[in-house]
Amino acid sequence: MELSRDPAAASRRVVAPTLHVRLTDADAIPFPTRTIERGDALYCAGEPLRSLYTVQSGCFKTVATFPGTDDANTPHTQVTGFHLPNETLGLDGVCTARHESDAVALEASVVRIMPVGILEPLCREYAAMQHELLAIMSAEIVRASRLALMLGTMPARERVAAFLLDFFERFDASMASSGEQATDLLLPMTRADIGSYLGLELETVSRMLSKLQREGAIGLNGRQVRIVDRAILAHN
Amino acid sequence: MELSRDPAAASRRVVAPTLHVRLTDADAIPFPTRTIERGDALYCAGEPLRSLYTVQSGCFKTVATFPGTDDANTPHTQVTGFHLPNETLGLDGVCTARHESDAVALEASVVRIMPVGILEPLCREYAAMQHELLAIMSAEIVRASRLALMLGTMPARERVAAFLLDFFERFDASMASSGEQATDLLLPMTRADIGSYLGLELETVSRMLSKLQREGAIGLNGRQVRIVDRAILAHN
DNA sequence: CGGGGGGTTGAGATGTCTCAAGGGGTGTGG
DNA sequence: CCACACCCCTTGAGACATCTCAACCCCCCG
Repeated sequence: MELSRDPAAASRRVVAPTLHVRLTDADAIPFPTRTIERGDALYCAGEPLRSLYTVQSGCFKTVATFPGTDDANTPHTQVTGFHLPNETLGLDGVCTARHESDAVALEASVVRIMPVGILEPLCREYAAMQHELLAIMSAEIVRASRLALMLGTMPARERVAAFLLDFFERFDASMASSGEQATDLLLPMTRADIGSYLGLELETVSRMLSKLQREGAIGLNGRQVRIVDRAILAHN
Repeated sequence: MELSRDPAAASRRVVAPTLHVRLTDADAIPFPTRTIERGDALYCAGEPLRSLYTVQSGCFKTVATFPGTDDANTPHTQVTGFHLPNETLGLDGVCTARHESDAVALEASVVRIMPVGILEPLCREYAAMQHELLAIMSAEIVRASRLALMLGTMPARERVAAFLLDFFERFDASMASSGEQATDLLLPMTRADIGSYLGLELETVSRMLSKLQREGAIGLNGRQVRIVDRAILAHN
């Protein structure tokens, strides 16, 4: 999710290289698409991995569930990511051939379906595509590591601020329109989703958003958020 | 790093498929090795990515540093992983062609060097190798996500317990000797390393270890740790 | 009109951090 | 061979951030 980095456009590409856009050799492949309604799951944990998905429009959250350390323990659950257009879903399932998390649409969304059975041979044929796929997976590792870093080191206010900066930056990146910077947009997820993602309670998220508003960093109206002062947001 | 799962051997493979062992087609490739002294870095963040490394013996920690959300902020630093024999290092650098973290040897160690310039063509030739590489990268994504999950949802005691279980399990896995279960071993890292990894202060790690000892879950003598009662450790 | 989901805010409980002191080890230089 | 310094670890006590519990609001939908 690529928090805590400046919005330089160049670095953007690191986090969300998309699988088909730069597949110069194989771009014409007619991968099918699928529409997912808000609240529905694109896939669920445990299902066999059939395809990877690139978000075309809309937004998803991925939710991981792990059993407690042992048997009858409280299972832990957490939102592990939000996924905007041009980002790829399903990468965590490659190792076990089963999905490791649920992917749930936060709004009506469209994905491009890339069956793994087709993808691997393709990557063997086209070096650019192979490199692209490896880069995407590597970026996902970095993304997850940064999430861990944030959860391990940042206080609540910083987490929320970093989340907002990251989300806006990624939204900008998902709009092909070069270099635009959105200042005002509607978050597709609840406070509880944000909290789960950031390792905070929803009340804490709400408080921190209110605080950021009081500080003049953002404008707030329910899920409508406007970035007023990036410096204040980023600073500290 | 694959915390919070039972020690079933089958699931083990998910986390540390090794790059060469199962490369049935290309196993004979004479990748060179390199020895790293304790405290020395195998690579540092920002260096161009030349190779991936498989740990042959010893142990490494990877340390990520990120600038604060903004300019002159406190940079955040965290241990993002510990790496035992048969595990692969450097995967996070594939996306940028630069290493994203430092890899530091916790004891004198030997790695197998796999240059990326050789690896990619090889993977295009051998489907098994390609699949293997993808699986390793995917497993790394899962590993990082689980770390994030742990940091986001578990209290200190559980984190430390999960860390110990995971470390012992991985140690067992790194010993080819089938199905052995180590009960007593020497941690190669400091309390501060563990704390950084778990998102805790070193004092908290120390306290939780003492507490686990009082509870009869482990035996403790400095870095020497013995698992006395896995049930207590795992149980909440 | 009633119910439910989402959001905000307050006040007390609590887990972890911070600060501080002290106890081994180990390596080095006198 | 001793003395000292340094690193690592342990433990305590108070500070503080976040969680927990609770009340209330708004809005949408049936």
